[in-house]
Amino acid sequence: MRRPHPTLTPQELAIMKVIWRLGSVTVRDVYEDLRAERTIAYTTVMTMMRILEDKGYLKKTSADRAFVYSPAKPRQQVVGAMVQDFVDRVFDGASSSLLVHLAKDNRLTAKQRQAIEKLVKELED
Amino acid sequence: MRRPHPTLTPQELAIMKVIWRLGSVTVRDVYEDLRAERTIAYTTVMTMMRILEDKGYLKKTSADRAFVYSPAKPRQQVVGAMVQDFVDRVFDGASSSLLVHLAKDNRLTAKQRQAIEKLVKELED
DNA sequence: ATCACACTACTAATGAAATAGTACTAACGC
DNA sequence: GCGTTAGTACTATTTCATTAGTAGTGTGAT
Repeated sequence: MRRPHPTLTPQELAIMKVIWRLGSVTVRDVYEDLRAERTIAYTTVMTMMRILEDKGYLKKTSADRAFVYSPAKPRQQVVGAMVQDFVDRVFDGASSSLLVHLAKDNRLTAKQRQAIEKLVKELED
Repeated sequence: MRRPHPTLTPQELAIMKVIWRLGSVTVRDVYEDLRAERTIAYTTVMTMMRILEDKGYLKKTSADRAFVYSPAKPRQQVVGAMVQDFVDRVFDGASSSLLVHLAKDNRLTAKQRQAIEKLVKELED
């Protein structure tokens, strides 16, 4: 019935972001990093990392005491798939529609927003 | 523990897209529209629309026989929030990082991709 | 008036995502 | 050698998203 998430779920992404930043990590490394932001159990992180391994996002090698995990796919590829999924789902594949919204982001300067708007017009040609 | 979805879930979005397209609708209108694509129960659509009303995305007026639902928030605003959530979650708020990925979308022409890349450089200044 | 039909309200079931506990194992320090 | 600590495997639980069923109500047609 309900389809499993086609890319990374929010929590899976949070964990992958830590790992992409740190490179090769143990469960403990990720656990410590996440705990700086919020409370989470060690075993929760472990479970998530096992799932990520099952899904092919992580590979592990048995080193010394604990397993060492590292990304199995480059960040660009995974995030690119997430962008694609988002554009398809929300904008039916029309990237330019997404740009229109980015142009409204008020964390950008007026100048930057104008540059994006200019680009949108160009893409429509 | 688990946080509810901050914006629209995939199925909620699918329904809102129909309603934004059709304007004011009954449950049946949406049901018929969705059924053209896939099998779904009438009551399923009704439940989703009730949830969307609870969440403040739809308002209903009692007309004739069935309720008539219409969008409570403009499409631009809702989709804009989804974009913001996505950019925050995936790119820590950096819109330009998103642009880099859009520039790789091979549904665009080489010319369009170059234009986006040019914009990315401008944004970084 | 009553039957059929459409709609609603309420409730239920299922599945996935997220969180975490418990029992077991291995290594390290002393 | 043995206890303490860190790690793992397995399992359980909870919540949210999604899907749908059932009973009840009201209206229109005949």
